[in-house]
Amino acid sequence: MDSDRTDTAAPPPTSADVARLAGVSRATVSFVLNNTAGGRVSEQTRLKVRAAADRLGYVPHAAARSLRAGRTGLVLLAGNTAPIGPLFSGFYRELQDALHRHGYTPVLLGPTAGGGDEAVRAWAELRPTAVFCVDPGLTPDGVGLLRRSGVRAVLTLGTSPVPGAHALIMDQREVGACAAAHLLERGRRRIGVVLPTDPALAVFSAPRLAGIRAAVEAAGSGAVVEPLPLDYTEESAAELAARCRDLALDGLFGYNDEYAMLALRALQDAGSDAPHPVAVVGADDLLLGRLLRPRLSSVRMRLPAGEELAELVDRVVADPDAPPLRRELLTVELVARESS
Amino acid sequence: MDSDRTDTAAPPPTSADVARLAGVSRATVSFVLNNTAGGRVSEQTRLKVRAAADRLGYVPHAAARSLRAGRTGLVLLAGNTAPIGPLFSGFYRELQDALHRHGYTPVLLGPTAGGGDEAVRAWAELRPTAVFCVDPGLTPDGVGLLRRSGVRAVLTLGTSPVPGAHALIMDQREVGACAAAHLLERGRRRIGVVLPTDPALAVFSAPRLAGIRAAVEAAGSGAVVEPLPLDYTEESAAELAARCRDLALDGLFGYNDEYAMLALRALQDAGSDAPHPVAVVGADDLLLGRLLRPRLSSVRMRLPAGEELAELVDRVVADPDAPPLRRELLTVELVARESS
DNA sequence: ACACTCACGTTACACGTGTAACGGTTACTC
DNA sequence: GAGTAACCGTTACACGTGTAACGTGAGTGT
Repeated sequence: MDSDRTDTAAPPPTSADVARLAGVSRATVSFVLNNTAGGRVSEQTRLKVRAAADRLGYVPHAAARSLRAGRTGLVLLAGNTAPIGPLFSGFYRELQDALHRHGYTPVLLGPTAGGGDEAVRAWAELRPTAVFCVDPGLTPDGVGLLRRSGVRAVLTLGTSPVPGAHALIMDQREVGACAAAHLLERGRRRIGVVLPTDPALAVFSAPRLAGIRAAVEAAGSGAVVEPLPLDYTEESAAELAARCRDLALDGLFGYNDEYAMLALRALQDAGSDAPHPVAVVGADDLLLGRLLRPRLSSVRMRLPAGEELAELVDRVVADPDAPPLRRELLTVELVARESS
Repeated sequence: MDSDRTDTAAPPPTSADVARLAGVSRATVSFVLNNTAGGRVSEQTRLKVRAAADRLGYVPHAAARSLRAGRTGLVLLAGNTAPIGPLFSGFYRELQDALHRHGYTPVLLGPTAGGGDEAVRAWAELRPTAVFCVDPGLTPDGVGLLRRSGVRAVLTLGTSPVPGAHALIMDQREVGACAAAHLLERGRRRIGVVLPTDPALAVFSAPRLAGIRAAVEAAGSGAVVEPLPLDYTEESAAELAARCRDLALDGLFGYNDEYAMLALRALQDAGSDAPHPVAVVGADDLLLGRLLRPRLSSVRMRLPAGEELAELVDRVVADPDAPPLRRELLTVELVARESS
């Protein structure tokens, strides 16, 4: 960022420039442009000011404004590092729209993470009004840091809550549990679980596996759960299919519809098929899963409307010292098709 | 955003608080914390200041800092409204990382768009150092607005350049042209083009169609191009398959691997198959396309490394008055498989 | 004629930084 | 012992806003 050259560009116009051009004081400009205090200025000068602002192409300086106001409307959506499907990205888009409607400035922050709470410090420097953070990457210390820097609401988005922060729970264990219940009901007792080797996806895959384990345990059916790492390549899928046969598995949860499709195809290429001998279930309910034959069963997930969360943000921001909220967002439902 | 309550939270510590605690002046605090001017302060006071800052959990105020400095390190990545595939999202992630390494603060702005240049004004308020904007949503007026607000570099990311802005071209017409060349070479003369009805995807689909048309024209083979709208539902795909037969098409470009897969499946369900009577080609080269039988041919696209673009940003930011740059990013290549 | 209100603007300060210009010691040089 | 340089720190201002407090002149009621 070596941007130090003598450039001739005129500096952007300030409200003082507008005031000068309109022949009024800067305060008046501010009153007009922000529609403050109803009848303070006459219609005539309002017009003069507006004309001057338009003429100069005046755009207020957000940093100066929020410095003075002591608050930014910023809402950080941070820590989204994992590649996400259409469900979650649609949810994010909706959330951003809704926050915008509520007067906030939603901003997505990529994984600019260094080590430890370095990224969190960078967030705090922006003095956002609220911070959403997806599952890992926020420690209790990080929450404290943010709160002390003036952030009025810290919300975590993920499987498990973080002390001190409001918890928007998307319990991925439910996804696993839902799939497991279905497979057990179908009489399957030797269940393989496809797990992506990509570490960025562990946030989702680990709790899904845990959910399966818990559900199997709870059912007391004596069923076996077998983790099966998969690389998202055809070769890796072929190996996985071989392992399925060696282990005599009769049920398979695919982490994802994509991973499930990969596994199902590999099974078929190896002479197996679904639902016999192996019942296959995915998650996300992608349209593409319905293109395979047999059609892929899947765990469908739903998230609440963004508007609902924006209202929740309003509430927790209005009352920063209230005890941490806890709210379940995710609802799951199994869509049974031919593959199971 | 009604957040006006009397809350008891202590305001975040300022550099003045640190100075007071360390028993020095605010200037000294600034010198120490920014490592400015080598030997200005003794090692001893440095330690005192650092200790005080740590003790208070001091985090500098980005808005105040950049107000004073007259520049923010912000780089806006704006206007990304269309749902994007793994290729583009990977590219974005890399770009963000690289920008971060170069000392910028990359920030993703969702489609908070209102009408006209309203969104652009909102970007200008942030006084970013540079703005990336994907294809639509930036008019020449918008570019001017940004430049006058102090933005040192405006870059468009898409098929066609915008006057006044640097152009990072990802010419989607090439994708269509590549597919068309392949289909023509395979002897196809009646080519259908699957087009998503989702208006958000028109940014990509329209130029891809145009590329096909241009390639067919250039080849002078007298081939026919038939646009086929598709809804991303199985029902819509079935209708599309029927239309394929009615029009006696012998080639099909699928916009996308996903859309191509949908179409291919529908063709098969209707008794057709690929590559005969209809050769099918997609784009994106998704792994999932290789799961179908026949395996899907596809246009593979490549984008440059993010680091390369970050360096480009450095250059254009250093020299804001240089004439607009123009750079092709996209390279395409056909991966022929069994479906064509 | 005086007090009072009303309508319209302005003056003045604060927000939290960075940094140029300016002291005040101490130690060294001639 | 006076000049001076080196070292270490501070004072003072600017960045662009929002807004509370304060005029000011004209109209109005008695």
